[in-house]
Amino acid sequence: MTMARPGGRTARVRAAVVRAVGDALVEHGLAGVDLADVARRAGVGKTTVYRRWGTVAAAVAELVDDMVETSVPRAATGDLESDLRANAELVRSTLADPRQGRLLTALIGAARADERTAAALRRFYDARVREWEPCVAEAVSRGELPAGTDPAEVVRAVSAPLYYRLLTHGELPTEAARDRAVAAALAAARAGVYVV
Amino acid sequence: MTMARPGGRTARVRAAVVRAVGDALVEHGLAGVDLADVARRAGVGKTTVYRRWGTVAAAVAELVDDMVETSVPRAATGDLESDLRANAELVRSTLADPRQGRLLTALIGAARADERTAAALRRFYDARVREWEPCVAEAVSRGELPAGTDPAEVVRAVSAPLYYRLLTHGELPTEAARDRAVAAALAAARAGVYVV
DNA sequence: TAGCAAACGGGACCGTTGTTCCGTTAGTCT
DNA sequence: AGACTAACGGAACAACGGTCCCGTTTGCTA
Repeated sequence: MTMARPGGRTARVRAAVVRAVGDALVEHGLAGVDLADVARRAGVGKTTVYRRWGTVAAAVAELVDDMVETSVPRAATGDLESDLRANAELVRSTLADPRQGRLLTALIGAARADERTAAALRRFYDARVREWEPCVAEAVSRGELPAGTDPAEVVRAVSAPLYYRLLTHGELPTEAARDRAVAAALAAARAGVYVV
Repeated sequence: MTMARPGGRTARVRAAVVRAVGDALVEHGLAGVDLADVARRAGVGKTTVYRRWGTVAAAVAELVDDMVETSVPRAATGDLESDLRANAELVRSTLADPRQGRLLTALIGAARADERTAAALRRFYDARVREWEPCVAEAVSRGELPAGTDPAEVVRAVSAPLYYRLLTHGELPTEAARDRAVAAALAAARAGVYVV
């Protein structure tokens, strides 16, 4: 009988290759990744990698698929500013972390050239935003923000300046930048900019 | 006697190669660029490209160097909101343009892996920001914004959300997003978030 | 306008990536 | 437990990117 074989060796090979793709991305960036090198790093036959993935883009997309699964629980203090700061600090420390930061920026570049990677990355960010939306939604129902405020938009407004500086200027986000991002998102939200 | 030869054939070759690098970036993204292909596109000997640039990174960096030179003059209506909207519209239309948008995002990815490209890209964005700073500075001196407001920070605040959505979600910025970006930057600036 | 050197280009060469073939290993099912 | 088959891996091969050599072009300078 014919069946899928998700367990055992296959899974081990998959994990080793996905990890190796991540390492290669962190070290050389997307342009420096080739599957022969990935196979060597993973301690896996070159043939296997080419058979199962075939292209760098497909392997990278699978890496992002994995990242979507790993969830980081949010803080919920009940105070909007504290919650947004906790979110901003999570983003800041992720971007400032040598491995995570390089990985994310490499993936952002990869997504522009491969639709499957782009779709996976969208799911990744959507999941993060959805995790933090309730903080804002509760603040709206408490009356701290105008009724009709779009919670997702507020959460994204916190991340945007941190990503922007990193991607256009290569600057790792500082604590000051984090606090300014929170203050700006809060001021805009209170002014009703994110009311749908 | 030994001399530099900036004119004539050398300049033509340089221009053709730089253009070809841009085309290749737009089509395949950074990972898909190789100098043999660039030489073919440019109608230039492969040897020439390898001798003068040697690596993809060096050729890309030279492309960005060129982009720094080309300046786009700003509008200055004397009204802060109009000026910021004009700036936002410039950013929006640039990012939404198939060639320019792809090129910029590819360069953002390239900058992470090559310091010379990163430096050139920093100069590029610094020049754009500096071009628009006066609009904000005048608004500050007119008293529309709190004294001590950092003009550059306000200008960057307008761009950030547009770039963020494009890079993380692949969404081309809409007119609505443009206006929201302006409104958010304005609200934050008025609240004194960007006071140094 | 004549000569000279810098820069270009063709072509051969080499190493590495990507492909194919086939034998081996190891989960799965009876 | 034994057999069946999907998946892995080594090895040979092909294709292409990157390097080198040397003759040719081109545009500066006198």
